[in-house]
Amino acid sequence: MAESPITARDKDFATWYQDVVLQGDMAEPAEIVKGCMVIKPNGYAVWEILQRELDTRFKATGHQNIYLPLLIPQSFLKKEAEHIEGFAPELAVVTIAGGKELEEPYVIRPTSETIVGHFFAKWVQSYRDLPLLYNQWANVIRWELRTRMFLRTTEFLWQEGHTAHATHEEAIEETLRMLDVYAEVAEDVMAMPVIKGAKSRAEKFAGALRSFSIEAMMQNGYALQAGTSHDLAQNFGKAFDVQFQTKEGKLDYVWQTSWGVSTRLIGGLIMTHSDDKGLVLPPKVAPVKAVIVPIFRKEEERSAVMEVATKLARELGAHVDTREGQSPGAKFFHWERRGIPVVFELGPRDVASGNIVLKRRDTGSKEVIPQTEAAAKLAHTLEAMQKHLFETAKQRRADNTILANSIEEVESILRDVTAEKGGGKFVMAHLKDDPANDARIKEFKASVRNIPSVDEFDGPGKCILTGETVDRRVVIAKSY
RNA sequence: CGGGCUGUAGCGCAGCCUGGUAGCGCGCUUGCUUGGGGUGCAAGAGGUCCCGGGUUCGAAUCCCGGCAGCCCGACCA
Repeated sequence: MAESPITARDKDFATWYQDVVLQGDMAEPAEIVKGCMVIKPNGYAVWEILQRELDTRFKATGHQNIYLPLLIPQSFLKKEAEHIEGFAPELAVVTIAGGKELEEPYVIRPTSETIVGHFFAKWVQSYRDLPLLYNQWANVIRWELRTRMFLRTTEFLWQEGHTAHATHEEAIEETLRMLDVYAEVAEDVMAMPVIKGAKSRAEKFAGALRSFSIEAMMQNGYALQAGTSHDLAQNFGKAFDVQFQTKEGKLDYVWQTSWGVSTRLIGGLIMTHSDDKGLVLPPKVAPVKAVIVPIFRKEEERSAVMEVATKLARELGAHVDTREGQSPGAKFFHWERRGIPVVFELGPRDVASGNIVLKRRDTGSKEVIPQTEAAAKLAHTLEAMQKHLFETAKQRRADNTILANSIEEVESILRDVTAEKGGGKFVMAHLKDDPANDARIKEFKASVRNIPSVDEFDGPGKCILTGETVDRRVVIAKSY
């Protein structure tokens, strides 16, 4: 290929993104067929790392993994009115099985609150059975009108936590605790800064009392809801009759929560860090952190270089690119496109001098270092890179966040923003949490992303639509 | 469901307007060469030109009808 298929960011952000994800000889994380995604080894390895990071945190907070059925009797979904109303348009339904029409169709799970409700009702009798702290790793199907690789696919992989508690306070605590876990993984592992906050009433999960989200800003200024956590109150408890006897001997319904993140995180990762050369992976999510590219001409050089390369690879935990018939230049490109954080170059000159060349993916800087210091330098570089990627993303978000004090201001900032041109913004404005106000914002093809848990701005102010005093600014942005 | 675009080798595309032997780049195979940022050369393999019909001596090309995919919008993790 004569040139990088990825040219300029401003060419078209959507195209740029697709190029990074799809380009045949580039990162190859995935392909798409009829809205359904095939995740290839490179992409799945990243998912496995995210799974591990999340799962250890779930376990550390007392959760256990379970597995629930893919097919849910349709009647289950109908038990919670708001839930079925919210999900009905995107359900895939199985009406024929075993060659004949079913008396009651199955729904392919779009999420598992209903079947969880059904089983919680069987499993809970007493306050002594509570809390139930479960998590499921699964796939779900949502028949969306438009798919976008990793960000919105018909089928996606996710984890969904489902818990039941004796009191609302405890459930709220759980909801916020898991939101914190998501924010921690997003920021500390993925180097993707997020804003924690409550969804507006108009944007909350169908069936929840309150929903919370972490919102990240992509490189084009669009928002991405990267994780959600819901306070389901007693809505599902009542719909599925999940009752228990309290310490005082009275009957009460359980207070439930649910929370999830999906393979969408991978899309967020790509859209946060990657550049025109391809994928950029923060070290903590890179399946391979360092690669050594050996360089040699003659046979005696080859054996000398390979000997040192093999020894260093063991010390560094690096992969040696031993492929025959590929020039070093071709190999550098190969790993660069795949987002490998550090590539070492090792040739006869280095073997003679006891040095090695270290190149980092994010800044592109190259440095000659003594082989004896390679391990320490690698560890240091990976750490610096992780931090640098996070700071860069955070700075970009700060640069693209604007305070607005009137609806006209909000409109003028958002009006001409499109996904192709880029240039989205987070607009911070005082806005009362009322579906009517959300509707006004929708006119600008934007939405209230969330009401931040932590106010980083100027505290209370007058709602730009109703004039009522609200206690902080909300995030308004175009989103994926 | 609206609007736009595209279906030609594994991938990316040209050819179509103006009908006349199926092409290019990358990738792949073999050999030599090369190697500090996509080595170079040579020889190869690889096709239902989306499908159906029509016009014509002759259709990838023109006409009609299908189908599929992509992008944009409405819906959403």
